[in-house]
Amino acid sequence: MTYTLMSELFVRTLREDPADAEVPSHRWLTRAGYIRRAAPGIYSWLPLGLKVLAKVEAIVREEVEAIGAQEVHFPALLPREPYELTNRWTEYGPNLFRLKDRKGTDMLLGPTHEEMFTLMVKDLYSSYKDLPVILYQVQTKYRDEARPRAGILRGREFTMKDSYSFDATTEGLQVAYDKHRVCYQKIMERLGLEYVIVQAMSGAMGGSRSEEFLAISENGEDDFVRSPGGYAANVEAASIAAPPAQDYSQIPPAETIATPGTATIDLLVSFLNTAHSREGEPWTASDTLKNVVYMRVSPEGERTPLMIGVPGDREIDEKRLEAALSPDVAEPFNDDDFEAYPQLVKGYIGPVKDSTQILSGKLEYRTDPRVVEGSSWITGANEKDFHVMNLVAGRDFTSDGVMDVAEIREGDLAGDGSGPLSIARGVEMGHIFQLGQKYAEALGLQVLDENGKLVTVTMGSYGFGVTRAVAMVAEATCDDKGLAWPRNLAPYDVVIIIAGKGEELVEAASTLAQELDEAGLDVVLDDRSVSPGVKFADSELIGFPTCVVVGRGLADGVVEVRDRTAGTNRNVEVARAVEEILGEVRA
RNA sequence: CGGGGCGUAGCGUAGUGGCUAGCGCGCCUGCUUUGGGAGCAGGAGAUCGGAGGUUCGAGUCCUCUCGCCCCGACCA
Repeated sequence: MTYTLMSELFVRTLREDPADAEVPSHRWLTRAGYIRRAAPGIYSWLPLGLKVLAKVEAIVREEVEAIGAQEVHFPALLPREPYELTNRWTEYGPNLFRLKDRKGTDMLLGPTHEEMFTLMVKDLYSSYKDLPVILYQVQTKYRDEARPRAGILRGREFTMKDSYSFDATTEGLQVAYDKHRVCYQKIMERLGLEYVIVQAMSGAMGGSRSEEFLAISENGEDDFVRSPGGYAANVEAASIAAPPAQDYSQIPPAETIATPGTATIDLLVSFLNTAHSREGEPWTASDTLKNVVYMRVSPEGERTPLMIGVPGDREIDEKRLEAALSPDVAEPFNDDDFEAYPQLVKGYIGPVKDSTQILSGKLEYRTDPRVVEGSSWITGANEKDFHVMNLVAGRDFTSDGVMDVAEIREGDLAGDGSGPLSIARGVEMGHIFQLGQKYAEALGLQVLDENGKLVTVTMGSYGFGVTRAVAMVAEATCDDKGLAWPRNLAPYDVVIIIAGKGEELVEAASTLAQELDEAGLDVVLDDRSVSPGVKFADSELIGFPTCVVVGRGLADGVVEVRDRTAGTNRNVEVARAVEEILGEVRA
């Protein structure tokens, strides 16, 4: 080991922003010479970038090893069969990179490796005594995203740490899951990323437990909500609070009223305020109940109508709906469907006709959490140009249960009573997932239990985006001059700049570089024969955490020590420089 | 896949149908310069994304095509 000469380092910084880089991480990593685009969503790593990547990998490895995971390594180039057995060869669709070998055999580039891990454990283990076991790899993953974006933040090729737990019992799975949860918290802390753990799937549908670790960032692509009381969830998985049941003893009976030409909520509300104006406060869209119909389609292709009632001022959030229905999907209710269900009159759909519930049993009717017992609504009468007033939930109609799929707004109350929600954006850094037995079943991973009976192994999968972490740290720490790495992730600990002419400067700087190197630091000596301004600018752009300037101060026996992140600088006696710098770096 | 933008030297860009496609950065040679992206002089580097068409003449106009970026759809 010896120190690196800047004049020999394989890097070229760019003085101007690359035209195709929008987000800060992409822009700075390109300008500072860490990465180069090879193809859309596919990047080459230069020496500086590779060093940072390796440091992130090292942290991830340390923390994962600390919970007892053992590293293995699978190919990125995989055969088709295992993915055929779990149906993912089909399910993954166009997101899978597929190719054929010379014999015409189907191959793929692994988007994720559940199958391979499962088969590996099946190959080696056959007793409950072998379990639990946690295996992991750090691997290049391939996903042919429809739209790669934001440079390294969402690429088609990326490095991911993925681990998998194998247990004979669900209790065991829970232990492995909790271990990873703590492990990922430690990793996020060591990376210095501000993060939030969010519920990733709706528990209402009985989905497996799954949480995402989101690095909070304006440039994120995942919306999440959080409350002052600590609730946090993906928008898809978030639940909002139901107001308390209301006393409806004073509400008059439901009444059908003529509302000509009011097929939209807006038209209805302005009609009401003209023809049925209310003392005190005008009618608003939130007084109406909007009923939206879909065709619910099961994986087997079975189509059944689904009607969802939400307050008229809310839209249904398609993503939330999709998450709530999964694995079923919702299709729009088309004209043929309306013909098949003449009870439903487009623009005037409601849960009742003539104050009598007619839809029960004919279609599934779900309501928003705000439609509580005793709440009173104006809604469609299932007859063109007619609506019903004073229709009280629980008195005049019932639903087949709550479906919380309306759009979420800032200030909505969290479902767990922890207060008003705020909406923010994040980048998914890690995802921990209780898989259960899906893959073990599909691939026949069973072990004998203590009674000699075959039991299917229970699995968890835990992914962490390594390349993405590099981008996120860059993003979180950069400023208007460039990158500013935290010390534990920087490609080098120190850059020494020779600022000025003279053999004595070169000599002093070289000696210092040598001594710091021998003390165990990674050192770059900027020996280039360019003007000092270039060296300062480059050192700030590249983001060396500490910069030592050997220049005019040398005549007085001092060098200048700069801290990139803090933006501070101070003079240090040459004789004490090594000690001082070591202290700073190791602080 | 829908919407928008853009393809001119390694990077960033200018370029009303008309002379040899211009500029900045970077690169090479020489001299000077050395604490905030130096100066002077000389130089290399572009089949203007591709194909076809219109025209005496196309980077510029027309048609087709390929590619890239952004927003959305999509996305363990």
